[in-house]
Amino acid sequence: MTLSVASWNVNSIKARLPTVLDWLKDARPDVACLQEITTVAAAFPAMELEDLGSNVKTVGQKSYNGVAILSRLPIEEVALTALPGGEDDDQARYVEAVISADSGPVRVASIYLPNGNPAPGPKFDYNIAWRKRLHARAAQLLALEEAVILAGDYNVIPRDADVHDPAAWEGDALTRPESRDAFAAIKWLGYADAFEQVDGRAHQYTFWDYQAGAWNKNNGIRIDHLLLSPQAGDRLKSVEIHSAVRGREKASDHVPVMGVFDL
DNA sequence: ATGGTCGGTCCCCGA
Repeated sequence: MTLSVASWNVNSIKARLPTVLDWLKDARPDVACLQEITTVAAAFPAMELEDLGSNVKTVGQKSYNGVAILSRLPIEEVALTALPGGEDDDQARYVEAVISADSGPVRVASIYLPNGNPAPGPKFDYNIAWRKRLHARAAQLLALEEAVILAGDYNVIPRDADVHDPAAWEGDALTRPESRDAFAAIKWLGYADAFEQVDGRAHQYTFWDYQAGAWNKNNGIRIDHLLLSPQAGDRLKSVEIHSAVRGREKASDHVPVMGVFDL
């Protein structure tokens, strides 16, 4: 059997509901990790989404941030609703659940990393501190030797090949060495970037700004990623960026990225 | 072309 797992920063679930429903019908992901739902869990339109047979777990806050996991398969356990080590951190950016797949449990996280701009400054400091907490959690999870999929908006452009114009992003938090090094450090633990598993792919993007005709000019960046533990990476069949979604009416500025696994 | 666009609200801020 196959298991498809997608990540999508929807930029408000309320503003995006028809668009999200259209995509769910087309793409039929088994698990969808959403970010920037920008609403509290109680106001999340779970009923509409559950009509499609989904189990839903949401971690939200008013107006900002917020993450969710939708699953066609049972959610065995909600493992975490925040990253450990954030006693002063009240931002809704992390949810981790164990899904009952046909092959056994698969652990999935929906992650919305802080943007980090302007950099340097307190927002960048928060970004880097958050990346370190994620690194620590990722290391813990590797020890479980499970299929783990860390899906989300990482707010990092990993390589110059992931941006239309590297010079235009020089100095931005999304390309700063500290951000790139922190992302690479998680990979060095033993996680694979699903997209980069496929050799030779470059200049495929997951985000195009609303401003300045970025979509029409294909001025994009790749910042939404699936990081895979070895037990998940070994089972990866394909991963695709659903870029056509960006061209629809009322589009989010991000598009979904979906991996298909033999799981 | 030093602009441009969204979303959620606080008529500005975050992205």
